[in-house]
Amino acid sequence: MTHQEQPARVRFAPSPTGRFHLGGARTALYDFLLARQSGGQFILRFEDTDQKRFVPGAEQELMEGLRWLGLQWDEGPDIGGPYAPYRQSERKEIYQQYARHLVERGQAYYCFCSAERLDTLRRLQAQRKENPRYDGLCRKLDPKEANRRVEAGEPFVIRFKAPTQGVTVAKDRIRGEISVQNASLDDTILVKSDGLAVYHLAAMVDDHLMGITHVLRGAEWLPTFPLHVLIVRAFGWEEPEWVHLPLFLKPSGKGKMSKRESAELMQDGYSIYISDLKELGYLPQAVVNWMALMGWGYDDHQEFFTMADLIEKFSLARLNPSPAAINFSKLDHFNGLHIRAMSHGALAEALLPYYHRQGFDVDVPLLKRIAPLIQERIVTLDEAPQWTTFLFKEALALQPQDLIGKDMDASSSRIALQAALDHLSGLPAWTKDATEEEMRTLADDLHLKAGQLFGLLRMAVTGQKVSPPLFESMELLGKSTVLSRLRRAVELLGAST
RNA sequence: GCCCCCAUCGUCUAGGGGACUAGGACGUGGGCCUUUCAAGCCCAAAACAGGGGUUCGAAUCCCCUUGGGGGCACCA
Repeated sequence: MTHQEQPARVRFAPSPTGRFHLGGARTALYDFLLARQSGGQFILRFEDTDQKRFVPGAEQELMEGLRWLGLQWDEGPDIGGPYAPYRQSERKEIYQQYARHLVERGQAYYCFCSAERLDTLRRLQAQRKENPRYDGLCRKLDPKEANRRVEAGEPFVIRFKAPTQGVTVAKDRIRGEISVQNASLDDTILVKSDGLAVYHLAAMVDDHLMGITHVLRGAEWLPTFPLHVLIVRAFGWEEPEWVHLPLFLKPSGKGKMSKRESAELMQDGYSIYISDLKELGYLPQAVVNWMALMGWGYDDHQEFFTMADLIEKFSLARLNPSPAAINFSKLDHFNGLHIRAMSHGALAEALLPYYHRQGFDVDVPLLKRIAPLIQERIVTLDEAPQWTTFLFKEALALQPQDLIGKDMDASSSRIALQAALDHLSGLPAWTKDATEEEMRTLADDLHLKAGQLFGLLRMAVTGQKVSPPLFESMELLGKSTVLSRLRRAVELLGAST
């Protein structure tokens, strides 16, 4: 294993304002992989500085989703750690202290402009077709005067004093140097009038204090990237490695997924939300495999990855800069691959909740016997029960016309089923091999193609045109059930002929 | 409008100057196997956005154009 990185301290820092989706999950995955492969730490931090947007239950969903994916964090709001607290709303004073420090050093300033003034300013600028930005009114204030107004209890915010000339060059790990004209920078608010820091300050302070070595985040942060670098430099801190991960686009490739589009996706059996994916019958290892390959590629020869593989082979150097359209049919493919890669025992365990959800009374030992029958046939776990309803039904709802074999009539079908019944009831052993051999011979004797007889039997025994392999199904069903279903089928046909 | 980023088959990608008649995967079409459905195997169609440079040589480096995406809050 090659460690290209020193032990990395990486953080996943979502804001608990909505549901846990693919974009966040992929970031967390890469965070986790980097931490694990370098022998570092994976930290969970909640960025909840905007109490207005806080969504109850969001933190819980985030943590459950991460655990489901197998991304256990080493430090976090729930388990603590050496840099606690890991929730920004509990770190308010820290940010204020650092903001004041910036003001004292002349790198930030108090601003007393009201929200109303800023509103009208923006409107005016829009009218004049100018870019919306702060006009710097309070930047010109004498610091002593500003201090006096603060002490007098006037409401204020703290703004970053952005450079007005020159160029800021910031280095992104994937894209290289990114430069902006400082003249295009705005004096961004660092601390709101409610005393809470905004992301720009809080995240930089925490990343520094928590010893973060690599900042992995979505590319939507690229426009504010120079600002962040400027803030870090204003403090004189060492910069972490910045890694802006490519955005996920909707399947059409036309832009980011909207809330409404996300909801509509569910109707097609897909979702960008992690907790939905679980409900829909996707395996966490398949979701991980799929996500890992959106924005990162290994080589020509491998596409199937376990978490252990990914930990070994992931590298920042192979990250891709361009946005990726989400491809759900590839998720289906990976889910199938991972389902087939599971042991029967593991698959049985995974299947259990989906059977219970449908009201089927099963346990793991039974599912372990069912598993091989459906393993190659299901794309998602939730499809499994419908493949095997015939195992649990008391009686099959069959009509005589269902029981007519291909190129056969009611009479010949009845004769064939009766013969099958006779032969099967006399069989000493009830195994897949024994019944199959017996029925193949019977087909010959009746001058039927194997497919004709088997199709007929399939219908009589499972009530389904499409089912798992016939003889395996019969073995699982048990001799007496199979015989009684055959008897019933013969009766049904008898009544109609 | 302004700023930033991106650009290889429909999609995800390999490719980091000659090994490229551009490779793989998903999906699509066809075939084989076969008791249904799958799985598996084989085959096929399918791309370097355009234009300038640099170079003996460009998918690979530079520039422009075009296209796409993202951002412009006392949100994150």
